[in-house]
Amino acid sequence: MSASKEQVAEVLVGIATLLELKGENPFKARAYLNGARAVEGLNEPLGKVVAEGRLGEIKGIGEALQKKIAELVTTGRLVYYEELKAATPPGLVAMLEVPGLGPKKVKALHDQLHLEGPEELERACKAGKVAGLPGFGEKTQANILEGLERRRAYSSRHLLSEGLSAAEGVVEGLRQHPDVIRCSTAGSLRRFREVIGDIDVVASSKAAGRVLESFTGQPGVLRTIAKGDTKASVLLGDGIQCDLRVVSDAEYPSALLYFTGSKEHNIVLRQRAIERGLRLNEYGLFRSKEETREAGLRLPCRTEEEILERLGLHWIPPELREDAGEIARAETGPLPRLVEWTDLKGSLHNHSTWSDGHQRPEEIARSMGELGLAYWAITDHSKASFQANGLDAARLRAASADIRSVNAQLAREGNPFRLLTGVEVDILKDGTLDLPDAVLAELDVVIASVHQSFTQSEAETTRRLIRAAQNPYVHLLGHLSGRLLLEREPYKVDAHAVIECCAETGTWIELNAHPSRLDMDWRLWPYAKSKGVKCAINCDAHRFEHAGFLRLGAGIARKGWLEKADVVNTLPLEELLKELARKRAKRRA
DNA sequence: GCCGTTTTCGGCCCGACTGTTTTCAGTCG
Repeated sequence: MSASKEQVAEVLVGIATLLELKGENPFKARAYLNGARAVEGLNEPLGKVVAEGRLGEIKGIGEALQKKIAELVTTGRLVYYEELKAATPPGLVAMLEVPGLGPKKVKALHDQLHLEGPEELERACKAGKVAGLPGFGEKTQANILEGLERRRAYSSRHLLSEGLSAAEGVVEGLRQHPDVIRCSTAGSLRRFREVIGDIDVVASSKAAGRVLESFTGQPGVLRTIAKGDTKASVLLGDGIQCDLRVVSDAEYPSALLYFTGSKEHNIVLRQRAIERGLRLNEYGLFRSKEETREAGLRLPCRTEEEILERLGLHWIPPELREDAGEIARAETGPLPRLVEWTDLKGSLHNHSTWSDGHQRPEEIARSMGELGLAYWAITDHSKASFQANGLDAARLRAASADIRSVNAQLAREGNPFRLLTGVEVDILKDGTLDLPDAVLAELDVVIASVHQSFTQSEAETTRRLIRAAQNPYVHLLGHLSGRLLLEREPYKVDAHAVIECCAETGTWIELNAHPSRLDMDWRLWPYAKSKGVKCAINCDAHRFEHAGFLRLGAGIARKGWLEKADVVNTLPLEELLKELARKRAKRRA
């Protein structure tokens, strides 16, 4: 029985949270957080360090943490943590998730009103009891209620990334079932919506009953919500509902088309069928305007593509089926060849241990090179992001020197992979940048992002971003809206005005592929493209595994109608370097 | 709870913002 680095870090973070709620010395709680970070940042297996008695050599881990980590690694449990958890109502931790509520306020609510969870909190707010507490007031009470409301609205929604990973297992399982002929995801997941409600799956079979039986009985199913002759709904372990519909193989293409949607897209398709004296529904494309499933009247279509063809349309990739002009385009000719994630050669926005990333540049270079990528920019935070261990000019130069020495070593080995030096520089409140131009000029890649003062007016934030884009050393703007899906609303900004400024100044815009961001929003990319603004699909990676975000980012870029030529990090290294240099030359001229 | 050429006690990354206050505590990044 042993615990991994991640599990140990999670327990240490958990302890920190509980200590804060208890009202313990905040620095004690921070010591646990530091310990968690130290463990995560370890470059070798934790078990080995423990076995060799070297835990104490790690900065941030003293006597008390050594004992606790050793206990956790050797026994898989930690008595101290379990006792702490048992002494704290679990609802208090849930209350911390309400924006504006931190440990002190939650403790006050618990001590003075004896509230033990979000439900009791809501009742107390509605009864007006919270506003009367010292340190609270009418506004705080209203904000708590709003936060609780949002929490509820979000609770049945999930990030696309979570849906994709949950759906993968389900579809794989079904495809291996002997009675399943064809199987695919459908719905918002297949359309690559950034947030989904549930997972829709369509399968074809001659033995629907057996398929549904196997579906509801698969591992990972928490409970079966409904089960009939042709469809079943289950709740998966991670809280996501998954619906499976089983149809005959002849019905499969129309079922897939129908359940992929969107609803608006379907309405237009159905209208086109009617105009041609046909009828389209989930059972097929029929030679009759009357409601029917009669097989004899069904036009033989083997695939979605054939159905679209009968309706006079070229192929429409699922990501585009939002009734956003795709049908009119498919009428006149083939749709653009959208960017594929395999077109991407690297990521231009990533972090390392120089700020808040988890691996050192050298480790990152080795790992990304092995993935077959050509380059990877290390763009750590600037000093205004204290919480992320942001860099001042001196540390940034040291980081760049580190990166260059890694590149020199790779070159000696004949390894063509290359790290790029860079920074994710904070855009300060007035639109100036957190580092002087002279420092930015030394770097391969400069991303400018907003990390503080989210509550400015739309006009102020717009001016702020425009000013940043006008800086001659800024290559691209990072996560334009600052949104965190299902967590935090975007800040108010006139995105069209910012896009227009980027077009004028030759500044690129990032499509941040972090699952919680997927920012800039896909709805804005067609406009950016029309203005000639280029996109960089970036991982914003803080760990090795985040390289996988490229796939997600490419899907969102497809949803924004982007082609390979619209995305700068599809360029080979030499051409990318030329583009990076060209922009500066142009703007200095 | 951690740390140390300011060293075994007394600090602990910092600044903005909000809503509460009437000079500041709590939260956030």
